[in-house]
Amino acid sequence: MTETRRRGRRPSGADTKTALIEAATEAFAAQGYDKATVRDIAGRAGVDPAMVNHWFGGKEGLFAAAMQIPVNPAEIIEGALRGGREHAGEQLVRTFLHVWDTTGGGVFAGLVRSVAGHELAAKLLREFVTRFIFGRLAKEIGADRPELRGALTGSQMVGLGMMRYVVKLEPIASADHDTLARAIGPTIQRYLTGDIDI
Amino acid sequence: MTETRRRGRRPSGADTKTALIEAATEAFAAQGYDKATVRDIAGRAGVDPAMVNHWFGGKEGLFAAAMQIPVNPAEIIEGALRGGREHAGEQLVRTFLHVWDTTGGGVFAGLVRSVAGHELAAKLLREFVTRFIFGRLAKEIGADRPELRGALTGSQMVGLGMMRYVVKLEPIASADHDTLARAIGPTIQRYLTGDIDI
DNA sequence: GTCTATACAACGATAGAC
DNA sequence: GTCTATCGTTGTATAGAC
Repeated sequence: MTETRRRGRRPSGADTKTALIEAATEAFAAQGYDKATVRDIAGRAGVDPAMVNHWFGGKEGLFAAAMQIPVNPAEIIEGALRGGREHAGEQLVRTFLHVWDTTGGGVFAGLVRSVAGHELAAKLLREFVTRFIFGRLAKEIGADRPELRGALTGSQMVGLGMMRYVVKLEPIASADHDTLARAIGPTIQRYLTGDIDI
Repeated sequence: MTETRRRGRRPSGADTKTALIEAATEAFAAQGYDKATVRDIAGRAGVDPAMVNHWFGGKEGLFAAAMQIPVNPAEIIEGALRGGREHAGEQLVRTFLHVWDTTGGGVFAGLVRSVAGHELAAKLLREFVTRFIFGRLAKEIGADRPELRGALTGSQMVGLGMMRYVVKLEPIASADHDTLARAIGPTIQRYLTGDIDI
């Protein structure tokens, strides 16, 4: 009785990406990142698990897409470390600004709204940030207390986003990337590699 | 024909404070801080302008109350500058944590929600922060580019609040004040008095 | 009778008109 | 430069709650 799905390209109209994102949103929200499985999500969406790789580059990408975060975690890390660890601070600021300026500030504001409004969204963002971005970045840098360093880094980056995209406080809202990178870069650099006086 | 209001204590039930806050919320929202006058607000509330001073300590206090910000601006400044300008960074972090830990993180989250959701709230917060807290603090310190310094300081403080009270990312969410003051204090100190490499 | 929330009057500062 | 209107704030007397 198990109807075998036909191979090959499907008839158009079945939006595989959308179906996957919807199924993933439910699954991640209900079970968290670890417990939600790609196979289960693909099953709910009625598509092959390989589609996750094809469309989102893997489980991480699907998670980011489900959270409506226009960021590929790997790109953030790579962008920050380009130029060596002694420039990671400035580079991270530049990468952050590039990503969100391109996306449009409204998306950031929307993310903040959902995080501030729903405990569930906060939990998912917590998991996302911890696991993919700042924790990994701190470990990549190779310093002590990577969780604290990552969280401190996150606090400054989120604060930057709040000022630039949500509160729109001048002169941060309109400042060019160079100015902000030079002003905030050293803060991130210290959080990542400096002496944070534990 | 002008009916002179009776002096003396009013019959109970007439809540002057609430009436003032409601009138102030409307007035500040409609006209901004400068254009809204104490006299007009008191008039709308049907009470004497002197009540603003009596209940809120002045126009600033009424504004803070209308914004539901449990912070007396003057206290922030005073708390940060206690100990001299070379310790203003650490002190500001400590004062910030003391105020919001006492209030309860939920209030901070609510403020973020309203700011992220309503452009009007963002505008008022912008005005509040610019005028009363960071701008004044930066000028009090006496450095160049006070607006940029104030905005940078604000970005780190707001980010700290987001991590501790909204996202609740560990280890920031549970860290003691000393740890955070030592970790973040130098950032604020540099923003306020250091070389921000313009 | 005491306490306090209140109204009224007046002050110094400030901004704009002329 | 002066005059005026209006602002935020302060001092003080009083009426009513307790």
